[in-house]
Amino acid sequence: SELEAGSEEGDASKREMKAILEEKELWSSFEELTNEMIVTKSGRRMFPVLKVRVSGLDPNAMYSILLDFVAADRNRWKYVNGEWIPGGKPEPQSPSCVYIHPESPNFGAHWMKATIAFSKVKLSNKMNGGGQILLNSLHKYEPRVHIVKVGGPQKMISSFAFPETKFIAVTAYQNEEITTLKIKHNPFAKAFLDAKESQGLVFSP
Amino acid sequence: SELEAGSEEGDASKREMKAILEEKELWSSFEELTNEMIVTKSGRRMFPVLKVRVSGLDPNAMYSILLDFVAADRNRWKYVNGEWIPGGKPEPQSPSCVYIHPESPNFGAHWMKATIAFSKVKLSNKMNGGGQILLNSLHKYEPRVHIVKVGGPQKMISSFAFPETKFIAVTAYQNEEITTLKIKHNPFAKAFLDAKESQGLVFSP
DNA sequence: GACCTTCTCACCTACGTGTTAAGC
DNA sequence: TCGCTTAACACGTAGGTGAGAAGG
Repeated sequence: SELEAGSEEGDASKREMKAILEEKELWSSFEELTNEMIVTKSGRRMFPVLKVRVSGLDPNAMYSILLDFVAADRNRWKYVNGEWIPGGKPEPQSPSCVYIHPESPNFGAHWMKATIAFSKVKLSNKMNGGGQILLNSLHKYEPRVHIVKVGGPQKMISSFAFPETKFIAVTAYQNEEITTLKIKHNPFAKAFLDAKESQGLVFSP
Repeated sequence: SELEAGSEEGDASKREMKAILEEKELWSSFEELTNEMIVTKSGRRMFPVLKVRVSGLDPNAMYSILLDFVAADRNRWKYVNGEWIPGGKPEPQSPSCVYIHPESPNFGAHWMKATIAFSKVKLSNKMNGGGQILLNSLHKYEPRVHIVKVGGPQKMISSFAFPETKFIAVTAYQNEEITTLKIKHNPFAKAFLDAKESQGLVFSP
């Protein structure tokens, strides 16, 4: 039965590896088009979902995992004739608020045992008290993850940025290829996938 | 503006106090009838939901909050002619598995800042690996909450039982007054409330 | 047969999507 | 006008109810 348990773990590991590769390809296909994320007053989830794996933590120490969004530049962007162009006048950028992963705080062992998904973070263009992250519409951002040791005297922080997950915050999609790609992969947009498929507008590579 | 903030906190506190009293009355009305909780293979949520408030913790220390179910006696119960009667032969009872509140572990400050609800615990009559709690159908249980200090050397545990939340685990409701009360207060049973109301079978006191 | 359990079902809650038209 | 934002909407996902028939 130990052997069985071992092979089950192996399968789980293979499945996770495959899922990670698929996620990476998904982000890449959005990055190629210049990714966009909707922001709304009440907050909109990200798609794709940002997922990270961590290792090297002390299994018995306590950590919180944080997410914020770094302004990639000081420009306001504009979608003109099918491409994004930076606006003329740079504007001052304040750092975004920080989103605390809802499983925080937790043991190093917990964070290391599975992929950590930020599926519930909500992006907003208005500040309204909830757990939403305030972003400036039509500005470009790069997600960044922080690992903070808590509960003890040491306040060590490690930070990691993910360039392939950069996006421009928008109140409505500008590039319709982005819209199509979102509809194709986000299960919550299935209604629109069905509509497009019946018109023959979605193909697989 | 400090005054405004103060009065907002006061309103929030009043709302919470009212909610707590309503919860207590809800549990009491089920207790009077002898409460029943459905158990299924895949696990069934409790209704009403067990909610507790805690105080006196060290705000900066780390705790996990646990829930288990103590066998109230060694009998198997039977619903005959509108009342629950204990079976003849006492049986050995093993303690139930423990449910870890999903916000665990967390700071004392976190646990004390709001009511803690066990809304997601699932009761089952089969063991199947998930986070469900295994109970024996037709046996009586009393919910019990544990506060465990974690992350440090001290392993202090405090335990609290809640006699008014005792119930008999069942695979189908026996007392139809229990069914009516569940339908009346559980939003997820709204379909059946509508049906009963259109027949004039549900009245308010 | 009597009792208990299991499964499928219709009907909800709750909320995540892009669309569309209206607003500014 | 034009560009951007908002709110209502239809249509999904995801999953929590007891009812009722079927199974053991």
